[in-house]
Amino acid sequence: MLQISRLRNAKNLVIEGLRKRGWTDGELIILDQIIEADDYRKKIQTANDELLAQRNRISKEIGQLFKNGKADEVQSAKLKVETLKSEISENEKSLSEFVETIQNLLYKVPNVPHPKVPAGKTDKDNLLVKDWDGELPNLAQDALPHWDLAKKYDILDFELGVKITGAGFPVFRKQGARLQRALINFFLDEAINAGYEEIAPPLLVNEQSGIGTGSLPDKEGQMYYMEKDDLYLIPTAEVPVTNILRNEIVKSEDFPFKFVAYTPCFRREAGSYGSDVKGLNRVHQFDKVEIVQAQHPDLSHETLDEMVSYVEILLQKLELPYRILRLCGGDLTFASALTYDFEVYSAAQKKWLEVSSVSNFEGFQANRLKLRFNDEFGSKRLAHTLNGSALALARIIAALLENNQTPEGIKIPEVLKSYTGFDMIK
RNA sequence: GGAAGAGUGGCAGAGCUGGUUGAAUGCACCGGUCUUGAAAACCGGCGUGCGAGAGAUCGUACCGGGGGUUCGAAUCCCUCCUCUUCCGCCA
Repeated sequence: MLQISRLRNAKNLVIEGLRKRGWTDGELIILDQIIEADDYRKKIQTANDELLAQRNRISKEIGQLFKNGKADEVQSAKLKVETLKSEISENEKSLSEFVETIQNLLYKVPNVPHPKVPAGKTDKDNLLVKDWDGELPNLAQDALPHWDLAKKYDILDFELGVKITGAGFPVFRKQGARLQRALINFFLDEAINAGYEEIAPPLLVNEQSGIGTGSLPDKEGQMYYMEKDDLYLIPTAEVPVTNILRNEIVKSEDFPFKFVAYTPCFRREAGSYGSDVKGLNRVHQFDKVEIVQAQHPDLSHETLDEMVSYVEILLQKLELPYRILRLCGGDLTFASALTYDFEVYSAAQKKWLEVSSVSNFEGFQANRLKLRFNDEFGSKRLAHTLNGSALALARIIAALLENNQTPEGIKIPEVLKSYTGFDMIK
């Protein structure tokens, strides 16, 4: 959530940033509405605090009068308060109205993109910061996409998922299930070795947590919702894990907080059909290992770079061809200030698949979470939060299956063999 | 799901027959005195949000969340949530 103080102090920069997201003059009006509403709010509060002070003073006097046995003077004092009270309650009513209005306006403003973010509307405008400089896998003419490989080796069953649940809930079987579990363990072990604390969080979260990371109130549609219990299925471990630090004032010497969590992720994914969503490319439930950090604002962009290279090494270890993109303003998610996407080449589909997204949210989530720290001058500042997938399993599996297919079977990358217990899917 | 009890500052723990109680006391923490240094002892400081002010500082709100009664509520009432114990059910 945008800080009003930032809007007041650096409005031009905020506008400049939002323009990168393609915001028009008409949309930018909201910024003035926020400032205006906030001005009113301040005015009312100043006036109301004065009235409250009067009320408190008189009430104290009444207490004294009783003590001194001057009960006869009490009545006139009570009358004075009576007139104050109606004024106060009216002020408080409009005060809470303004607070709510401001809140709702602020919820509509996405994070201000970092200066490094290129302007642009769609994924075509994303900046390729690192291209794959090696060979792309050169598969045989009859190479199969992963959904056909899944059938051939009986490791992944989409139709069965339809029977049990519905479309988009694949069932992994046999070596497919083992591969899945191997990847999870591999990713977790790597993260732990890199100093991340492993978390096993709840998969259902309350509304407050959803708001904390910016998943609510805007994107209810993306999440599965349990109406009876007022809980949401997590779309990513980011939500429960980042909320560990909600409402905390941390010590700056405790930075960085580094968490890793494996969880299934649930996405309702309203939207497109066709080849983009075929197979494992887009599903309602998939597994992901997520890394989350909270960091001092001065260091968060170094941390982002460090997380990017961490993910890069994972892909190298898996021997997958990848490239790195810096997302343009239009492709940036609501809460992010700067995002790098990793794409892995899927040889049989002949397309790049997004397998990881690493973002710095700067103070945007922290402002919603109320995650602060005491700086060296003793004043409170917002921490910065970051996260990244390391990695999303479904698409990694798709790429592994396709890229490593041979006439003899599907080869398992060296680093995974000790986890899978086999070196070939056949 | 049923019954009883409880939720107070970083922690522990008073207050809860309504009126200098934002809240005693202890611990922890920070600064100081003492000490070669440390410990102990002693002195002082030590919550968060919002508003006003150049600032010192002042005002206001917050004692699980929300609402109510009252001139005035941590203290009384309603409601929701959470925790503990007992019972039931269950991986």
